[in-house]
Amino acid sequence: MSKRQILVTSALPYANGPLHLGHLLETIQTDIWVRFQKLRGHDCTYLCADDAHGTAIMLTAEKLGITPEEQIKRVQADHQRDFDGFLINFDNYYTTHSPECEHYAQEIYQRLDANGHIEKREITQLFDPEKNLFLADRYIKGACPKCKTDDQYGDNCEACGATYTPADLINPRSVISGATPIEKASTHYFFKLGEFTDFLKQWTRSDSLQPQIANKLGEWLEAGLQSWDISRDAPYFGFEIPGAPGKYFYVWLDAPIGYMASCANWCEQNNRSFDEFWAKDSKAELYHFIGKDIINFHGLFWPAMLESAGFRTPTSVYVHGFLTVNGKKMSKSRGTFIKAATYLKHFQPEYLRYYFAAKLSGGVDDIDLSLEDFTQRVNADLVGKLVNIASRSAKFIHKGNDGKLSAELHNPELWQRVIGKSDEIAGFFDQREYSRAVREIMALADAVNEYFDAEEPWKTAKSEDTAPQAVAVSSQCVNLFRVLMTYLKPVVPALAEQAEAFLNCELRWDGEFAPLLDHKIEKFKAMMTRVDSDTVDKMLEESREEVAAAQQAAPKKVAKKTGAASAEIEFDDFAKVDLRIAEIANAEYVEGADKLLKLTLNVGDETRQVFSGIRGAYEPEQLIGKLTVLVANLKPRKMRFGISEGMVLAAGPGGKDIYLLEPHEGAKPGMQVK
RNA sequence: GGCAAGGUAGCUCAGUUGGUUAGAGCACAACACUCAUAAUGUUGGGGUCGGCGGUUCGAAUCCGCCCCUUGCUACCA
Repeated sequence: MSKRQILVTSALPYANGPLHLGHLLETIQTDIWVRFQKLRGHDCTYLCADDAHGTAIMLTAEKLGITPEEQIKRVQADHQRDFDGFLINFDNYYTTHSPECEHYAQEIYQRLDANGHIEKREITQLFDPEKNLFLADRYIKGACPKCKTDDQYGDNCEACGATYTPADLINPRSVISGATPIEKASTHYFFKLGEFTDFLKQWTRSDSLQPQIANKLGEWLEAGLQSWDISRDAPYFGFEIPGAPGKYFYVWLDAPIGYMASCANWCEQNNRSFDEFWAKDSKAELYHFIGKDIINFHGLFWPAMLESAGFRTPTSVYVHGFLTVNGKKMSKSRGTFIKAATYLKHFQPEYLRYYFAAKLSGGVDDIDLSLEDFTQRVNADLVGKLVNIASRSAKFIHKGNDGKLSAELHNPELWQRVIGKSDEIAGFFDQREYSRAVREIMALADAVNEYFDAEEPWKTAKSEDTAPQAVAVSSQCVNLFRVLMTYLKPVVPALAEQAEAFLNCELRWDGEFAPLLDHKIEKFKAMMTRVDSDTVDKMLEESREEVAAAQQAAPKKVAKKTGAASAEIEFDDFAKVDLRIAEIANAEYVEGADKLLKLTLNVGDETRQVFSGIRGAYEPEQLIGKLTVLVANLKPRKMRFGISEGMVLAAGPGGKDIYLLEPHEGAKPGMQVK
């Protein structure tokens, strides 16, 4: 077996939130593959990093009142803790907010530019005049131009499915500040992807891409490639573009460069050569494990950038599907949006590693985590079948032969059958057909249990003359257990470690298997406990609670809660609210509404119409002529009965207990309240 | 709407280039065993292989239409 030199990456998690089980599907898939390659004796290096730039991170930091640097540091610490918890064995976990990443981002950009692959163009975008920030589609909300449903994002309507540009929205507003966006022009930098069409057509067909992915990329290539906008205007958390003050690299430009940065950083620490991996003529293999949502970045932009900049391109991009839980998209309200940390509070990592392995193939199909199946599968396969082999054999060896395995194999045919599967199973792991590998391994475990059952060592152990037979059969089973655990070692490394302690022997898979003969083993200790379905319920319950808690922490909800201490605000925040004294010029019932009164308010030099939900507490006649307080700059709200232009202030829980605010004598309509 | 991937036993999934009565594991039932973390073994029930039509001596498998799920993509009256 010739030694391969392999570089492997998982997609970089975004440094803006905690990891959930969807992230783990990918890192577990990758980690199993890397552990397998290492176990087979190859020179395999596993790199990852946090993706640490972009508007979202900047805004989160601002909201938390910390610097973006502090924010990404916190998140990265959490990410690394969670990955460790799942036994993800990175050779290096770095960050895109690093000198290495800046260096390569600039170098690649400069080479693209020198090659004539960068163009500048003025584009017009919506701009938040209060925050001085250009707004991506998801930061703009407004009413759908087609069906008028309010509160829709800038690209499409959830209610009627219409698509449009943010400029088409009715009453558009910035999600960040609430301000009405204006159109503003700015020069952007583009990567001329279209010039790589022929190169990409070749690249996508010439290598080992999954056929579904090659087809998908082919579709895009046929449709024609647009230039890719790689710049963002200040303020932006990222790297400034050389020679372009105030312009920053779009986060997706430096994200894949983070793979290189992590590699450079690792090479530096381990005295390895960066060029060996990334130079145009590199002999090393390079694989990116990614989800199907980011195929375009890894299958088009990234290889084209590398090609232009004179680096090697990936050997392949391995794409997996999404994770669903109990057959549906992960849902916060169902509690199936399970964070990595939440899982780890209840379960050991290897249950999930095994379950994912049992379901993963080399394809791009979605994987379902069916929690009932998860419980049964793990208990039946790992505990009931595999570990049980050691558990039921060990006693006879200690009782009958002082813990020493017999001097020869009792059933060489069965031994041959099990070790004879080595290449096939290894092939499945290499092809990322983990489910096939697991199926084979468990079929062999079944065969071992059948053998043990047929030989009935618990009976032969009882009489003097047949006692050696019990030892021989048990020794055979322990030897087979060892081979099976070796096959499964990439999937369940900690369990394999316990098996190694029990067997007094390292589990290796880099050569031929030889049986352990006349070999002392340790007393058997329970290696793995069963999954308890009550614990599954607890985990779901906790996930639901976490979501509920997070929602309460959101400012909107806190403000609604009576009695609860609201988050502190600055004076400026308060000053945004324009409160005015208003005279209730008229009040009347609203036809068809049983809670509303329609108020006509005199606010000095103007008149406002406000719908207020106070009918349960007031008759219209009681109110006419009274003074109260109006929120004058509240965004007008379209209601079934007309437009409500503001709100009046009242206290109380509702129903009959509503108490309208009334100023002391002397206040005049239109006066500002401050 | 277009494109792609799916739809096989209660659950999770295999089914190679069409070829005998469609498979596995789990779950379920009966029996056996009692060494083992109530683990294991044997036997059994359970499927018009999304629907309809076609090609063929023969279709889960090939073709057409339709339905459902997921993803990507585009909106014109």
